Amino acid sequence: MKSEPADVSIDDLAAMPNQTVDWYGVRNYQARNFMRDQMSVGDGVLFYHSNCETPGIAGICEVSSSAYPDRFQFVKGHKYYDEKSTQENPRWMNVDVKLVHKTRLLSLKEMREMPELANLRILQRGNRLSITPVDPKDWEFIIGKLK
DNA sequence: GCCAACGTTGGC
DNA sequence: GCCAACGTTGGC
Repeated sequence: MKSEPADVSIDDLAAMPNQTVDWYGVRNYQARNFMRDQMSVGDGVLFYHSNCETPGIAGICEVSSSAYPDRFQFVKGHKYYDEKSTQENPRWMNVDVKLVHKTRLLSLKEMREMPELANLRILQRGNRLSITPVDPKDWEFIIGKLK
């Protein structure tokens, strides 16, 4: 799951109550559907720093709630406000994400140099999705590289 | 700041 | 339903 560290970094997450953040601000249907339909409490998450000086994986987290309506879609004037969303029929959902532990930064550059990760979604050309699934094999490999 | 690669919008 | 125009993402 990608987060811009200027918005929420791994250290910001570590400082949050219960080291948990609601994954607000996703305004892409595919990414929303991953949270709504594919994620369960306890699922592992790789916390990825994007759009920053050194993009890469910065920590390990876990899903700590099922999906519920994103709180900002209802806040008029907010960056993430959506006038087409109603309380009765919310358009955007998010899960909660809890820090397991911070890791060393496994940079995007480093990952690109690992042939084992050739199929990782985030490394594919043109991938812009902020949330992508990780194959169990890739998960194990990456966890190993984070130690 | 550039720009490739998408995703969304809206006229038709 | 098509698709051109526009907006966004995010690495570089």
